[in-house]
Amino acid sequence: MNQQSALPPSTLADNIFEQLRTAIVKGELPPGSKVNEPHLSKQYGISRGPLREAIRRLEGCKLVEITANVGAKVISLNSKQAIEIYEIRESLEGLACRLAAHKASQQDCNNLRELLANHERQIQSENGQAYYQKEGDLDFHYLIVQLSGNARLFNLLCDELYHLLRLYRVQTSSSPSRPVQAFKEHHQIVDAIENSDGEMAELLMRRHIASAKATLMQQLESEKLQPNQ
Amino acid sequence: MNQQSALPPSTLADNIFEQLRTAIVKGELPPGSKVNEPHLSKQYGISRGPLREAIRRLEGCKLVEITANVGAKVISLNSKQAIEIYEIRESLEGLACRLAAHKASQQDCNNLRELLANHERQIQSENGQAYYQKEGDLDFHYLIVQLSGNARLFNLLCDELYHLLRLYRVQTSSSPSRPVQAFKEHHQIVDAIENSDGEMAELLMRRHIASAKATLMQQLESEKLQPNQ
DNA sequence: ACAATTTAAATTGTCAACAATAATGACTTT
DNA sequence: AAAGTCATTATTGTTGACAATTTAAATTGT
Repeated sequence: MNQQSALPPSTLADNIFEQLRTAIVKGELPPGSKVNEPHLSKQYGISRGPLREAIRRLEGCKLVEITANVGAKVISLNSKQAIEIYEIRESLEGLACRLAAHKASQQDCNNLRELLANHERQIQSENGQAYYQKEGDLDFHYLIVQLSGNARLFNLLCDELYHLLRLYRVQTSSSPSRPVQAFKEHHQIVDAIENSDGEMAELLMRRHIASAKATLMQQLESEKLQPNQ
Repeated sequence: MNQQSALPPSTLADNIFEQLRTAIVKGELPPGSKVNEPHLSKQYGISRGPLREAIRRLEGCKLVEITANVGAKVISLNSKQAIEIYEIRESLEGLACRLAAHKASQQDCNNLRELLANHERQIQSENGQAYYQKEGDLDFHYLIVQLSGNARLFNLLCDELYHLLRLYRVQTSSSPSRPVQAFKEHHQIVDAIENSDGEMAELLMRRHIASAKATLMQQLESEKLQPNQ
């Protein structure tokens, strides 16, 4: 699937890093499970050297926790940590929206609209709804962060925090709820960006994510009553 | 200096990581310079294995950039990247202030006041002024992030962004200016926190950092006229 | 003398073996 | 039978050697 276009030369450590990352995010390496070096090195057919380098990169992404002389464990987010991430997201995506509002061209806004239209069509088919809930929402946020023009912000959100969110969703098998409401909010956000109203765009995005956080916290409260772990 | 209190068992890779990080932040490994594995492994008396793991962790902190088959280079922040970092800081420290205002006890506020008082005394002695400009400012921000209670936010700011800022200061040999004004702003921020006024605390902190960013951008503009690189 | 090509050196990527530490299980003791 | 102790096993930490690639230098040709 990604073998054709001239990618830069990659090392074994780079490949194994990405494979492990997707394996973790997809839940194939379950949260809390141990990262066994001999086992993985046999499974992927490489030696432990590049594998250990990959694990150290995963540690940098906060996807595993390493204890000296014990090894790496896939992180398992508790509710407190999930809320912490949402707080950071709220702040950073607000920033992204403000910047995007200042920089986005008309073409950029059209692309955002088109993305939302695609999502809407997918929602109307019942299969699509699951898709939208899973990935489509992140697509929208992804694109806005890109429009912000802040490369480090993009890296922070898209290369680190979003992976953690995906992991948490797999971990709790919770699909982001309230898709219809979220859809309205997305359109309002694009309105603000189209008007170059940075403050409004920031405000709306922060509210948008704060709502998602509130929904999450409600779920957590209800799960406390009937725990399943 | 750090040999006594029961620290957790550390590996060579951990040690070399911290040594390299401080070497980079202090400028001993200059920005843009190559990270030569054979050279460093001889210098620190270890083999290349743990050294490479440490370098991969430095990559995670964004302190070096690795190119496959070429090696690692100490990052060199250009003005655009510095501004990007200030934008993120503005957003995240605003969040930290808001959270801190909600959680800080009276004792916490007293500690903040004491910290500021210490800084004030140090400013009044001429040697201290240089110190305050260099590190004292970060101390204040450091403590507030701690008070926020958001561990991931702390990690993000204190373990990653602040190191990059130190590096940039060394790189441009620019001391943070306007210490007197900054001092007033610090007190206003503590006032807001003491009043549990999260919105105000966030607003003031964002302004505070936005001012620092503006000063930085002015310096950059003036340096464009008489470049020294 | 300059440019291109070839050769040599240095550096990075990878591997397999050894040492040190932690985890497991068997054994003794009460 | 339960708890503690000791030996065994497995895993992590570290090292040095080899292969692959890049960089630097030297050679050749015009």
